[in-house]
Amino acid sequence: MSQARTLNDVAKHANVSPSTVSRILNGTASVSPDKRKSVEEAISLLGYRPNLMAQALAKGRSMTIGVVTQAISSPFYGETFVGIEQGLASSGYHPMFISGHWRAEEEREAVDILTSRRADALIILGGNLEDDYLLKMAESLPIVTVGRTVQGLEHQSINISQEDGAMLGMRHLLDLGHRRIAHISGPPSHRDAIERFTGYKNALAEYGIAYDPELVLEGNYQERAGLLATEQLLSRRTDVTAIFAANDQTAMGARLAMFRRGIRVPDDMSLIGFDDLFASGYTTPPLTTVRQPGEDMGLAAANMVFALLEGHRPKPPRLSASLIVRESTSRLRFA
Amino acid sequence: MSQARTLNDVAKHANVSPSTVSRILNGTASVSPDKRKSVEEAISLLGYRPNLMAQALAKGRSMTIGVVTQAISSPFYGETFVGIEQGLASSGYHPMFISGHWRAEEEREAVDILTSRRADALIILGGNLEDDYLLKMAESLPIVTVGRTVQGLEHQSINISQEDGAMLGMRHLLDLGHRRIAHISGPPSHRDAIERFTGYKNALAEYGIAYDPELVLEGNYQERAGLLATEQLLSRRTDVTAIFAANDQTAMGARLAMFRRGIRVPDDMSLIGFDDLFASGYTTPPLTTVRQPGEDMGLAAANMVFALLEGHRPKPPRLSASLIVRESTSRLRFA
DNA sequence: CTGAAAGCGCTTACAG
DNA sequence: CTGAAAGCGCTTACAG
Repeated sequence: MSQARTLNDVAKHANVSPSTVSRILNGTASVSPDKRKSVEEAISLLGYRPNLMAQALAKGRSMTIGVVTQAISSPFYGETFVGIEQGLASSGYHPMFISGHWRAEEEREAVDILTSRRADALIILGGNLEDDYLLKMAESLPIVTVGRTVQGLEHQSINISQEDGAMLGMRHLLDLGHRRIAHISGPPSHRDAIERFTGYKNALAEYGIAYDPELVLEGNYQERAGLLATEQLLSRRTDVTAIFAANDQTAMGARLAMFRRGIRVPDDMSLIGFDDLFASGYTTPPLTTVRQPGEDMGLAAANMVFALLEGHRPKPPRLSASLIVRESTSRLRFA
Repeated sequence: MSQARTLNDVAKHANVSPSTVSRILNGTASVSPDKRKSVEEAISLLGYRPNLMAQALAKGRSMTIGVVTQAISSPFYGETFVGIEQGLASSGYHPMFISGHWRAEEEREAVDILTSRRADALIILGGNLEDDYLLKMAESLPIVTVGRTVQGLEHQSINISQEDGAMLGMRHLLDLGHRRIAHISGPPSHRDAIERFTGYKNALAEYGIAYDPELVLEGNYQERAGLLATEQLLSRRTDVTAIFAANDQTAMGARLAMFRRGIRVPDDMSLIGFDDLFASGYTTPPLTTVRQPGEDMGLAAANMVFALLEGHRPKPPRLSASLIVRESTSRLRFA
């Protein structure tokens, strides 16, 4: 193990004081050209790299933005990660992702890990942390939430209306003539899952269609649950002509269940998802879905963090869901 | 912003020296029960959380494991991330992911960021960093590579034989009677893509089939390239009965191209992928593929890091590819 | 078992 | 423009 060089090594080598080296490194004061030159030479000669831990301690800034995510391999959050990465790029700040797996307790641990590391700000992606907890945190640390808006922290929240998104998808189905539309929900404990379900019911009401509880099945945002729910649905109802899945992963499971029964999509049944995962453009048939701009949300979160860090009040951009019509939905053939 | 409490605050509150508090925190010496008690009370009373930055500086250990990945939203690496997370869980170490996007320069930046932060070890996932560079790094820092094995660093590399994996997939196709098998490659600059291609050719040779360059198309591991390559292939050859895609994402693109042309899978054409992404079990039809145990590889990497950190020579487990037969391949109907 | 002191590698008033 | 000194919040020999 070769010893890492220190600021002091550089100073000695360049015959200046550590202070001067520090000032050059930070561009924090003007320095005579010749000293600057010899310092720069010493730096490259020694291959010096500042110790971020020491800097963090001295400056009181760790240059890390903690992001508590739910699953590091989630296809939806993955797009948000990319947005955060890009938003933070070349700012000197770097994200540190810790997974909470939708369990409030684990999420609190994630927050503890991040605050122990003195993250300069936190980005909270969805999850089940209580509003009160978040509100309290926000008093001592810049935090922005993504995919949920906290009462009293609206300007630090970036979100779309899940309900509006769901209505967008439902109206599409309704306008195509579908009336018996099933819904496979997300986890009943998830805010956004509830909102999407609400959108489903509202759209039905808007079109004057009676809500039929037998048509809604509980899922959990995972493919397998979509598959199981659809099997169950198909075995007890034969009049359903379309399914509104709570997210694309659920839709994939539903798609497979239909495939197994020889039900053609969209000829025999229409299917619509939510999120617009990258992969959804490559399913067969390509999936019609409600797009949630995950990457833009991540980007916005990064920018809001910057605003907070500079003491400004962030201005969350107005982002919204949009309908992406592909090939898994079609006009009802025979009513 | 409420001030974060320090070790000193706790010490004063408990009427002991900072040293004692530190020792209690680290379990580094036995302390009288009453002092321990009052210290613990002070800690919870003040809500004290140790400053990891300060600890890192004092101990010379940051407790972070740097992982240079290529894309934070990659479905394949995502599984490896999960393995790393799990492997590191409750060890006190935490991963920090930085993306290199398969560009050596960016990857080197990622390494610099991580060493500046004094990562205690590095996990390198694939990528294009030069062997020499990695070898040099390894002299001063514990590093383990995943998905590539570096000459002279074999016991710090965890990998499967991509070539063997490809042969597994090809033999499956060959045994089903297929003879005109196309290959859509990964990026020609990727080690693993080259190995998979080699496996393709070797399998052909093994079965005494002449290699036909017109049957191999260049891809880049992305869906879109798989789609385009397949369109190209289908427009110039009508005798192909199976496609071996360099990875599952490529296979998805190929699948869509076939769908567009009304080619049934596997009735008209067989399709096989590589990786076994989680989503591949939910495509229509579910995809036959060569499984690469991404999560196990991540887990193994974490364990190898521990070994290195403890000064042991890591023993990489023997992991290998396996064939997952699902429904996208079938016996050749008519020859 | 416990404390005072020095040190980890930086930064930043404070002087000049 | 530049240096000496103190400090960031811990840890860890060194004494006792």
